[in-house]
Amino acid sequence: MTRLRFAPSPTGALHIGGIRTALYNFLLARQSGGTFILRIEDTDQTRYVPGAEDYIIRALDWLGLTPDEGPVQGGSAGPYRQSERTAIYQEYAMKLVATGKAYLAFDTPEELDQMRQRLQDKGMSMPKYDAAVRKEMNNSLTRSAGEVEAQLQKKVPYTIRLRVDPGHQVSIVDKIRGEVVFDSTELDDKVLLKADGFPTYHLANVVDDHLMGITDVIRGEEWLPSTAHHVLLYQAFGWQDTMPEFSHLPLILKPNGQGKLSKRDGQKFGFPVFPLGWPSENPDESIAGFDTFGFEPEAVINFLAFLGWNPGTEQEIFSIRELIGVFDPGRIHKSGARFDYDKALWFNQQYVQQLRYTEAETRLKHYAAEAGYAPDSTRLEGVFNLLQPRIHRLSEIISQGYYFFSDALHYEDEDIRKKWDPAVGLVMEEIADAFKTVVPFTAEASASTAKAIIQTSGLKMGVIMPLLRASLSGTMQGPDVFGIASVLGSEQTIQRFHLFVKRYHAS
RNA sequence: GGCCCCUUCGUCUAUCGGUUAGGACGACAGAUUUUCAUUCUGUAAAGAGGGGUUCGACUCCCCUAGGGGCUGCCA
Repeated sequence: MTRLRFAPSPTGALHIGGIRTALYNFLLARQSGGTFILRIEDTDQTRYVPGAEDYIIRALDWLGLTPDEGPVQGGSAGPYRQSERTAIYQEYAMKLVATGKAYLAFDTPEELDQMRQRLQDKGMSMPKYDAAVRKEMNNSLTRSAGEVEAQLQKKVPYTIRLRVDPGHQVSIVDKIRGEVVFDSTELDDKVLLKADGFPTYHLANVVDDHLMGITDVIRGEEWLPSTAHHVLLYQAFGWQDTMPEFSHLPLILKPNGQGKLSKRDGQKFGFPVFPLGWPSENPDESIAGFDTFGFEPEAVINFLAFLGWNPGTEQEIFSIRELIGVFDPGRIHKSGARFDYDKALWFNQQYVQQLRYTEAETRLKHYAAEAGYAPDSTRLEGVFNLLQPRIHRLSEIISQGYYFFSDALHYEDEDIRKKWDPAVGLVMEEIADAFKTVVPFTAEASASTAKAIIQTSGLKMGVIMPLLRASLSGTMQGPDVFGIASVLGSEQTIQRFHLFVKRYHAS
């Protein structure tokens, strides 16, 4: 039975790189009838952000990636928050010390800095705490048992470090990249347990994956180099036979290809990189999400699934259910993929076009309220039906269709004046008059009434139609004039005609 | 700097030794639309460079270049 986990660190909002990792884990768990686990890796007290865990859970729910086991659901392998498992890590770290696979290191941060400085002065660009330098440091390998005991008695803070023996090959097998070999001489003695008693990622991750029965580890490529340490750790514990299989995902890159996508990029490039928005009292700190941008969660899933993977066919639109069926981890790419917002918009458009009003109503009202409008359902449904084929994101119903919700029109004065002709004003008044008796006031009925009047007036369609549209919407581009009119209703339409004529009559 | 990973149109990608190198996004052009958007049709657009292996390389190997990741008592 496969068991997969998504193990984010609650240091802030989860960005889409993390979401894709969660998705692939979810997909593989589902298609193999396995279990999808959420584990919160909150072992760094200094980087803990309140609300981040809740954000992660809500984001996964929004996307349909709800875990089977986790802090909310519980499960037999819990607790699922690493901060609640510190005793476990301490116990396992001490086991390693007892077997000589790890050791106590009493070096202070200052001493470590001095060591690095000293080695840099000798021409070493990136010194590391390894087999060579640990000989000259203050640890249980260099000090006598008595000295170690004395420091322990004096409560000198210490870390526990993995003892990496130099001179041999550490081989890891990655399902995406094949075998990758590291020379243990290049590996440092990683800190396993920090002086504050919390584990580092490396210890906590290996211990938890083992204890939770994780069968496959799917994570970002940034973990590839430290996987060598993880393999060493599995061996040190004697768990090599049940070691999970590793798959290191290619990174999602910035749109310009300059490095991996980061949390700041949303602000920088003007599109969301987070699933959910994260409001803040300080507007500069609040972040936009795909949800606040009006995206469909299914579209985000679909788009993300295709960043670094494809089914090998030419079909691109897949529901999450279909993805579970066709997902093949063997087809995951090796190279990083740039985030392409235009393509994301296109995916979303495919989904928005399928929406029925009833599915969109709640969100539409939410977007409307945010913009300060409170349309009734009849009006909202009319606008939705009229504008839906034109939009890429649901929220555009409100932003593009603001003139259905407010009478404060932004007239494009300059363009309108260029087109304006006093004769148009006369005809508009005539149409307004005729509209009073058009019942029901449908798009078809208003169109035939107006067109008849325009024809007898001798005015060219190309002259009057843009102005009719501008009178109702303020702009000369947009949906069908009579479609707008029918949504507005005869009363409001007539009113806007009058206002328009009055506004431009003098010019 | 060291170690590791990667490299097909601008972007996401198909191709698993023999193809006119296919699709999608975007771009451009045309059609539809009185407008814009949508929709439809079409066009341009790619195997980083150099060596091998082979009857034959985008595909396998090596080198170079370029990109990326890691190099913390962060994850």
